[in-house]
Amino acid sequence: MENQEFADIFWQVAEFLELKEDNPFKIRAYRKAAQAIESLPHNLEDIYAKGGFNALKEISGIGQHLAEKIEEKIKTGKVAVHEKLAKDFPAGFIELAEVQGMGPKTALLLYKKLKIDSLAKLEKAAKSGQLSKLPGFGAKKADNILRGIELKKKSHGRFLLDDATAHAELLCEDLGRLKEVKQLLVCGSLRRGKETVGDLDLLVVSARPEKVMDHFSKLAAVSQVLAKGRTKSSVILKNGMQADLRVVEERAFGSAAHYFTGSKDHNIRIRQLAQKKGWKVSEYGLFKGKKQLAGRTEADLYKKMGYDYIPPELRENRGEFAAAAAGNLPRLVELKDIKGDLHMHSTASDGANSIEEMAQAAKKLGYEYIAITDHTESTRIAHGLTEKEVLKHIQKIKAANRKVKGIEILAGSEVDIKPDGSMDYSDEVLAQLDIVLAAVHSRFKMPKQEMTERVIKALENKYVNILVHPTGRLLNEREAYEIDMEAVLQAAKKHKKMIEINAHPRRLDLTDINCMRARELGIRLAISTDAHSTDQLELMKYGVITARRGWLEKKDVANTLPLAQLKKLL
DNA sequence: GCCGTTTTCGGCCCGACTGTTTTCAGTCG
Repeated sequence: MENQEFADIFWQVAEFLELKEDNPFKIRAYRKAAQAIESLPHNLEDIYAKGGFNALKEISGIGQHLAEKIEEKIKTGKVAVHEKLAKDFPAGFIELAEVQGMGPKTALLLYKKLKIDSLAKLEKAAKSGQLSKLPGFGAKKADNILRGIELKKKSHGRFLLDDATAHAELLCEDLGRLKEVKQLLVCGSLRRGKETVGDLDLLVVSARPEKVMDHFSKLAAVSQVLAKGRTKSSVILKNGMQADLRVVEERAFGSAAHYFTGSKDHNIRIRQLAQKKGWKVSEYGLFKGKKQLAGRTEADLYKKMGYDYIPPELRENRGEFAAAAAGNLPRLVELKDIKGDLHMHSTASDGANSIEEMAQAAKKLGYEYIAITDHTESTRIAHGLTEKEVLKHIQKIKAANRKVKGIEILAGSEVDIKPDGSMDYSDEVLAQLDIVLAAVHSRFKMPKQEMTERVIKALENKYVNILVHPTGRLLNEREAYEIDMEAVLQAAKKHKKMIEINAHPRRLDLTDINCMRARELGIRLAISTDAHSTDQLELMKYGVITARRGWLEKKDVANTLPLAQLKKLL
């Protein structure tokens, strides 16, 4: 059972309890627990199997009662409280409460008064003017709800990091032209480098907020204005993404950046910590009574609170406060530490550029080395190379290596792990390669146990160096295959294998949370782009930010090593 | 429902914008 299944139940119970107007702090406890479960590096079932009921209770945010519910779910497959609550509400209820502009209270009211239990009924009622007749409703509110329904219909969900980055840059360029804008910072989950981004959060310092708001709401990229106030506006962009703008004075820039960067859990935590000192943290600063103690910079804020500066990527309330208090924060790996790229394709399989073109492009990025790692026979769709072909290909790579000066080109291959766990090339062929990547490209729907054994068998092969895109997920497209990641990581540790962080924004695989676990186990990671063209080599930054979210330091990442040491490692 | 070198009971993060029930509840971040 995946952790997400437990978290979803708690999220839903919270929603139901809110609809029932239950104790708001109980609701919060359910949400906190759901959040905690989602950030857990270990599988809940495994935790229970190893440490029993008490191990569950040790998880922060899980107490006696929620631990009982987790145990119940493991033993019976369901949670009675959840089932019972779900019966009290029509199936489409949670969906209704999720419509922007609606909320649980409004959803409850509409269900009681008009028996609205689906999006279709809601839309009909809003269009017919039925809604405006209710007490507390007017024409504007009905319009708002219609807009919310439209938005939900065409919503893409979350956006990939590269896409979100590109849109943020365009907005900044536009906003930056305004002379009233003194400082500009993209905050939110994009700044934290989260694998996908829900909306863009922009922070501006200006003495003329109304000017900035006017300009922002009229930008070419804006399709709808959701809200426009003196210091805060929200718009929907033409690509369907929401963008929020906040304007503050310079003296509050740091605390506003901190507030707007999040995460929500990190913010709540710092506010609680301030409270214990008798202080208060908000977007306007750190206050003792009316006196501002800090706020101009984020660094001041942390320092005054007694913490080292916490980089945005770590702000997920996953132990960063304890580490920052003790001076134990990791020195996170940086893009400039990267000395090479160990996973890319050429025209020999499904890449767009030749070996030499890839090498030249990598050289421009300042790399010392790259590995050309084309596909193998079984991946026919990508024109994988047969054993005979790859032996010739190795010679071509070596020739290119002699020809292109100033960068080492390693002869590699992204070798299929066949369904039985054997490699697509014989050991004799694998032995000829400088570097061997192992990857699953077929039979994604295998049962978890089989898939785990399949991958572990590949890790037992002495020629394999790196397990690449270890879960096979494609964000917004394809779920990860079922695999016992803890067992895979243990096997990687045992056989001294590396694990890839695939930097492509569609993959970002290994995930941040599993990176944290790999680091704990002392496994070496490799950040690679899996580039299929020269321009994709620049996707490295997304892999680095994922590594940073996983608390990784330079020493944890193989391709920060100089060539000689890397070769020794291989 | 969780949690505790101020508490096993009594707290639980902080503020902006909207619409409308003219003083605030609901929603959102």
